[in-house]
Amino acid sequence: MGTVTLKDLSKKLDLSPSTVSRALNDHPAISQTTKERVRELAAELKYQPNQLARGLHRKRTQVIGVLVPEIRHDFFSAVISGIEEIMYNAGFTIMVCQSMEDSQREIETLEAMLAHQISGLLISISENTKNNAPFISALDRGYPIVFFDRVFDNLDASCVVVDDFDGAFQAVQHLIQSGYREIGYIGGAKNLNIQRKRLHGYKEALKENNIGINKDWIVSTGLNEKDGITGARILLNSKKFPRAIFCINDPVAMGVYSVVREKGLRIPDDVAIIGFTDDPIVRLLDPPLSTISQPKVEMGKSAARLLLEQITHSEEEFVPRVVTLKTRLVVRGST
Amino acid sequence: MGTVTLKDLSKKLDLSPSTVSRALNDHPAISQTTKERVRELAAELKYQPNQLARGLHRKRTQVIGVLVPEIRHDFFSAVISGIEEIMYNAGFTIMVCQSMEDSQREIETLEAMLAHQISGLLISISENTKNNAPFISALDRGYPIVFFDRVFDNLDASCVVVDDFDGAFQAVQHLIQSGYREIGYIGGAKNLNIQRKRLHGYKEALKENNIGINKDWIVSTGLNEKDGITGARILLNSKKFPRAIFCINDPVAMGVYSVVREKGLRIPDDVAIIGFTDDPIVRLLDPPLSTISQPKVEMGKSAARLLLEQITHSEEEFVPRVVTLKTRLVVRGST
DNA sequence: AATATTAATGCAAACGATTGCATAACTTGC
DNA sequence: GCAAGTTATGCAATCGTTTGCATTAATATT
Repeated sequence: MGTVTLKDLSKKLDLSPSTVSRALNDHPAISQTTKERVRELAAELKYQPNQLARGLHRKRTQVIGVLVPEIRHDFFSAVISGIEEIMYNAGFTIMVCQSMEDSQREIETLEAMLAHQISGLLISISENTKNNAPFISALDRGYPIVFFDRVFDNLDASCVVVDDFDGAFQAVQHLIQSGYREIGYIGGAKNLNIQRKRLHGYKEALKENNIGINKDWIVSTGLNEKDGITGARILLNSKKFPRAIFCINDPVAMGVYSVVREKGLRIPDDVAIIGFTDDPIVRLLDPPLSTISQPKVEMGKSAARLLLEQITHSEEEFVPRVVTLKTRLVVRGST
Repeated sequence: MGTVTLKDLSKKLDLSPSTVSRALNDHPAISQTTKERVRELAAELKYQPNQLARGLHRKRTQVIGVLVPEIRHDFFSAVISGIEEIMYNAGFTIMVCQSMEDSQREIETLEAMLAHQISGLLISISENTKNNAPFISALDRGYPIVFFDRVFDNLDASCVVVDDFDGAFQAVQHLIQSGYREIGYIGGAKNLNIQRKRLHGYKEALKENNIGINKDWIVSTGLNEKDGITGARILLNSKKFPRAIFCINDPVAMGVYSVVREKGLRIPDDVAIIGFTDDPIVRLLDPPLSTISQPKVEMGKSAARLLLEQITHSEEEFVPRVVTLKTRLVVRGST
């Protein structure tokens, strides 16, 4: 019963475990006939090498850690599926954990994964993570890490992002070209790279078109639908409210939709709205949401490829790389 | 540099590795003072026990495998997040893989996970998986497995499902009570439990209301949107087509929507439609889709709890359990 | 005071695979 | 026919923890 080990094979074949191991790993010093005998029995008994034993020796397993804020977000589950696809083809298995936007849990989970001797790590940091020390420590201990989407920008590590600045710029430029000049912004999570970049894109687009920046029209609440609701209430309750709103992401935009409707306003006649991400759901909103589409699955694949490169090329003269993917403006009924 | 091991600690403390190990595991034979010294240094050096070494000895790691057809489905990502939540709190990490609806890949992935000495497995089988032998083999080798949603019904293992029969029955009953008597069914994947159960529920509801079953109105294409399109074409191109359609799941229902629209028909005036699952997206369809709502996150949590029970209670006198969760009829504009 | 009991620690094997080094059995060369 | 070389295999240590058993030291028992 139980699982069959190298020793089991070696006994039945009357060989030493080392020979069996080498035979299975196609070592040149083993004779062809022995290799065949070994392989045959291994196949027959469905021998599977114990990955823990192998990993203990190699000091690394064929496992990659993936740490995201919440699995249950179309964005992240899409990225994860891209990661899994690439990793599966490279012979790796992925360990997936969520931080639930909690920095403490993020660090614990990070360490737990490292303790499993994973070969590398793919991370999108939580909303309120400020301290990059735990990540630096992991990098220092030699664990390859690739960050994606939500990244630190003061950290010398590989990462995959979309051109947030450009995406935001395009979004606002589109609003301006559609005739809007009074444009608000709802975002959040100030320490997050995407917040800074997207806000920056918003501001630059206004500047470039000689539109003054109205501080009251920039609100910072958060990244979820409820934050969109809070933000929209702030914006739309003021006497002179903006006629168009650029939202940091689609969930926030959805929150704005409900406030707009609640106030009896019409989209886009009274208020135009544009989001960021292109969740599959937003094309079904009424009216369908214009947004900046991100290549989610592709982001996962890129990050995975980057990590694989980093793992195989070992550390000698490794230089962190930043991959920036293009976004795409999708114009629908909300603008 | 690198990671700090038990031996490192033992040297610095001038103790044997065994004593250090016992101190950290709170073994009664170790003196209080020693325990404190050890713990202090361990905390200072951020010692993390190597899970591979520990797992090699214990013959099991604190890792649970999760195998689903596709991560990128709202249904599965919701279930996974439920699983992760429970497992995280129980001190387990999850390894997530997708079969991509490919039986061959499913088996390989299954074995790969087992080779990592996982403590247990949560599986939802792929669309075209017929052979349960690999799963039986895994169970025989002592790996606890809990199946969810898509399960084998000729396999003596624990599983978590929704009451598919009842959900389907309710759905069709609702159509009948709304005045429809000509009701079609679109489903697929004949060897899948959910297909059989839901189809059975459909038939029984008709019987109970003395409505004859029209074989032409039962089509079996598959589980995705494109299968819904194919199925709807078959149904709606016949001279006498049904006035209401019960779909095996929401993606299929969405496919039906597009065919209905393409034909210039109106929902629900010309054709009523009801789905199964309650993907977040379907409430935004025009008209919003009536459907049978499944407790997705709860299903993940239940399955996880069931597995944990099974793991801790070891095998002596273990009896497989089936947990059946209730569905809920959600009436919206499509019926 | 000698022995039994208890408490605290260390030794060494084990988990299963890998790998440097040694060894055995054969060739080959001269 | 013997040294040198080649080929195929085995031995034993290693990876980092855990754990049964032995050992030592300290305390209790009579």
